[in-house]
Amino acid sequence: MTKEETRHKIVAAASHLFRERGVKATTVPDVMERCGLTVGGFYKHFESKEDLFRTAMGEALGEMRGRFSRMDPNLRGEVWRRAVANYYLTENHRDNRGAGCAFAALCGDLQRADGETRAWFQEGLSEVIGMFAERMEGETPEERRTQAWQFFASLLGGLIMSRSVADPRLSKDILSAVRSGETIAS
Amino acid sequence: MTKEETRHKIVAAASHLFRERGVKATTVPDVMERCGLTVGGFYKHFESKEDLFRTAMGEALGEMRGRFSRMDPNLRGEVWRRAVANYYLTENHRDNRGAGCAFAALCGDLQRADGETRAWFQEGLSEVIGMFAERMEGETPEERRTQAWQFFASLLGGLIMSRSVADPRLSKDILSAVRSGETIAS
DNA sequence: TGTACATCAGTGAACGCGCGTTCACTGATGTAC
DNA sequence: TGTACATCAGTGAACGCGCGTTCACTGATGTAC
Repeated sequence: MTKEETRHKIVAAASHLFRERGVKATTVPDVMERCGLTVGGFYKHFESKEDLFRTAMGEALGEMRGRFSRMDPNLRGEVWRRAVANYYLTENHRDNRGAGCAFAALCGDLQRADGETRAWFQEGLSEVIGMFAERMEGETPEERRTQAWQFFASLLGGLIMSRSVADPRLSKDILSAVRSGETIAS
Repeated sequence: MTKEETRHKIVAAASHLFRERGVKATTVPDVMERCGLTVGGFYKHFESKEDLFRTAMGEALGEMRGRFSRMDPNLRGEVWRRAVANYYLTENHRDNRGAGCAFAALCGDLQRADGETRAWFQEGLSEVIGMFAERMEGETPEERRTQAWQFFASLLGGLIMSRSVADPRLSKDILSAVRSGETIAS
């Protein structure tokens, strides 16, 4: 196993664990153990836990952009929104935080991150919103961008709420409710 | 200062700090120092940090319910939604996490909380949604409840996003965009 | 083809630190007589 | 009205623990000759 392969394995494990457990609850020993490595070697690859966090989140955001960009380019407006909502607001996504949307999983940490980290995330978020805006039906670019923010706000809020309640039936109802709101023509 | 007054001061400080910094980053010494007390006395009032967290969040949720219940009972539908959105999606609320919505501030911790804590929060959230549903215009109670979930999902997602970007101008645009989405007739 | 040496990814014990919690104590307040 | 005592909210030092990070090391690999 080359150094680069090891590094990639660490990033993949960290990307999953940060989303699953949050930043503070994910420890460097956790990440290394998950890779079958010992903790000391970590600093041959990264300067600090913060460095790893940014690298891992870059990876997670890339995955997300990739998933959206591979969608049928002919889908537009309500049809496209329904397709996205049916993928985003699901029990599967709700139950797999570690492999899911980085914004939803890390919303607590992002709100409190320093300016540099928030700038980094802002870039990723803006790219996603840009992709969303292209699918909207508003007449002007500004209008389409506004619609994109509205759409993503609903998705994010809906997923987060569905993850925060205890009753699985209520959780499912939340997902359905927000999904149905996104399939009505705007 | 009676014991009860001291206890209340601790709860108020904790309620603020938990929302401001998150659960993990708020320490028991922090909370006690903010009250002008030393750490040892904490356990005369609470069994554990977890005990304090639940008590403090009960307080925060009560404040939130109180704020919504004091709104003009004649406001309905779009007019009511505009009033709520104009209070919730503001720069002031964005910048005062410690005094603001507990769901938005603790969304990271809540997603990962144990069943007991999530059940506790679910109760508070359901009460808020019940209050929201009463103001909606749908014909059936189910429809109004669905609209309430959709509305709160937008508010929550919008506020969280506005707090997670680095550029203040973009942040303001997000708030405006989501606010404008909630003032169109549903 | 062999031997000596340099490199460096990964090891594992150790560090300093701050956390949640415990505990022997202090000193103000209230009650008994 | 005064004195002796009990109570208990709050003190502050200490604990065990797990964290992020450091560091002397090891041993596989590649190169020089």
